[in-house]
Amino acid sequence: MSLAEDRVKPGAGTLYKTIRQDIERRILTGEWPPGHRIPFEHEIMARYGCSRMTVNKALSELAQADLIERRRRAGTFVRRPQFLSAVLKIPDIRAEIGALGRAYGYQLISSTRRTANAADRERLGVKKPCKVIAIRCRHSADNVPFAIEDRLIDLDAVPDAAKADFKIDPPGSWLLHHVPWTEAEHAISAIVADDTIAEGLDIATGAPCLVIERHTWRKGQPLTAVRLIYPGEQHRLVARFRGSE
Amino acid sequence: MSLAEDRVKPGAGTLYKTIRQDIERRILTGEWPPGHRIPFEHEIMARYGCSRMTVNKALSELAQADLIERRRRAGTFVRRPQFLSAVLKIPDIRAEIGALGRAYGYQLISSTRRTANAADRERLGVKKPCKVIAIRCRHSADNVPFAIEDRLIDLDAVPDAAKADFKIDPPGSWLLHHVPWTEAEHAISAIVADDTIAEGLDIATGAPCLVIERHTWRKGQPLTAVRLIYPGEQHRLVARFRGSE
DNA sequence: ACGGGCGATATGTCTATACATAAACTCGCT
DNA sequence: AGCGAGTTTATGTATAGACATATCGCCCGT
Repeated sequence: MSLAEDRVKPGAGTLYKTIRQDIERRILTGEWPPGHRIPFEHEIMARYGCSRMTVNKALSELAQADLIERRRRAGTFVRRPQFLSAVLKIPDIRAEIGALGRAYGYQLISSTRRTANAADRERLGVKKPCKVIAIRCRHSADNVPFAIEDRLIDLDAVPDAAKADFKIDPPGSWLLHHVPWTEAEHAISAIVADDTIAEGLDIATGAPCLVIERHTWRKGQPLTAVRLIYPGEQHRLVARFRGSE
Repeated sequence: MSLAEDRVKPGAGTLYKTIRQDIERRILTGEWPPGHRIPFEHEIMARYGCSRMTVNKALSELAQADLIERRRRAGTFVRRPQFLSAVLKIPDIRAEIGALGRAYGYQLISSTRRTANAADRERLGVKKPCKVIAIRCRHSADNVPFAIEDRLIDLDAVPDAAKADFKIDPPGSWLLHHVPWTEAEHAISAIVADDTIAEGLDIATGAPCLVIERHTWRKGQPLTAVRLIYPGEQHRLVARFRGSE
C-alpha cells in the first residue's frame, strides 16, 4: 500500500487538483488574504502525503493564473486580486447572433479598393504607401439592424483579400479563417448616431451607440482596422470574471 | 555526455520554455493553423532530447492558456483562436487617473442608508429584504469631471461599510481593500446624457456616455452594484491581446 | 451490415531523486 | 555600525519510470 492512499481528500478527482482547489478556496473566501504566506511546498507535501512535484504542479498553475506569487527562498504568497480586469468576449458577430438563436443577415453597403490616403494610413498605423480595401457593411439579426461595420484591410499585408468576395460573406469571418494574427487591440467608446448611422441602424439621430474599434496585427504589421457600431441601448458587452473552474 | 546536451536550441533559458515558445511561435505565425495536430509528446521528446515530463509541462501550460487542446489517444491540436476575446482592464479609477499623471479628485454627492426597495433588490439581485447604502459620487482628473459613480452596497453582506466614511475616500477603493470577492460581472453599454448626468460631467445634454456596470459577489451573495458613467467621446476602454510573454 | 468487445496508444497523474538558482540570512572583518 | 562573503533555504527545472484513463479502430460474432 502506497502512501498516496493516505490522501486527505480522496473524493475530488486527482490529487494536484484537490490541492489547487483547496488553496484556491482559502484565497477566494478570504481565509488567506492577499499577502498571506502559503505553506511551504514541503509542508503541503507532508499534509497530503504526496511528492513535491505534485504540490509544485498545483502551485505552478495557481501562479500561472496570477492568484499567487512565488519567490525563491521567501515562499509563496497570495496575490492582491487583479481587481478590475476581466475577460471580455467580443465574439464574431455572426456567431454571436447565431448563439442568440436569431437569423443572421448581412448586406454589403460599399467596397472600394484604393491607394491608402493619409487618413487610411493613420487609421491602420502604416507609414509607407499601400493599397487598401475599404468596406462598409451591415449585420442584422432577424432582419433588424444589429451593427454597422466599417473596415480597412491592408492589401499589402493580406493580398488574398483582393480575391475574396465580400458580397455574401462578411469580411470578418473571411479574415478570421484565412489570416493568422498575433496581436489585437480593442477600444470601446460611445458616440451618438449621426444621420448616416441612424439610417443604417434604423434608430433615431442622436441615439447613443457603442463603438468597438479593433486593430489586428501580424508580427507588428497592421492587417486590418475595423469599427463596429452598435445601437447602444440595445447592446451590451458582458464580461464575467470568476475564480478558475 | 548526456542526450540532453544535444538540445536544439540551447540559448533560450530553460528547456520547457524553449519548447513552449517554439510551439507558440508556430501557432501564432500560422505555420500550424487551427486544427493542426501538434507532434506527439514522444516525438517532441526525441526532437529536443528530453524527458516526457518536460514536454508535458510545456504542453500543459499551452493548454491552460487555451492555445491548444489535448485529447487522450488522439493527440494535441491547435485550437481555433479565441478570436475575439480580450482581457479588458477596468482599473480602479483613482489608479487610472494616477497612471495618466493627472490629479485625482473626488466628491461625494449623496449617501443614504435605507431598507432596500424593490428597485434596489432588483439591481443587486437579492430576494429578501436587506439594508443598503446608496452612494452617488464623482471622480475628476485635474478638476475636470471624469466619471460619475452610482453605487449600491448590501449592508447585510458588507456590514463594515456602515462604519466607513465615504466623504473623503471613494467607496470603490475602500471596498477593494476591505472586502474579498469571488465573482464579478461587467456590462458595458452606451447612453446619452440626461440633464443630471450632463451637469455632473460638465458635458452637453444629449452627449454620448459610456456606462460600465459592475456587480460583485462573494460566494454567490451580492455585495455591491456600481454604475460608472464616463463622457463617451473622451473616454475609451482599451484591451490589448497578444500571445503570452 | 451492425454493434460489442478489446487492444493499442496518447495523454494524465504521480513518485523519488537530483541539481540549479535566487534571495534572505549569518557572521566575521574592518 | 557597516559591509561583503559565505551559507541556508525555498522554489525552479529536469529525469526515468510507473500506472491510470480515455478513446480510436480493429476484429469478431451475430
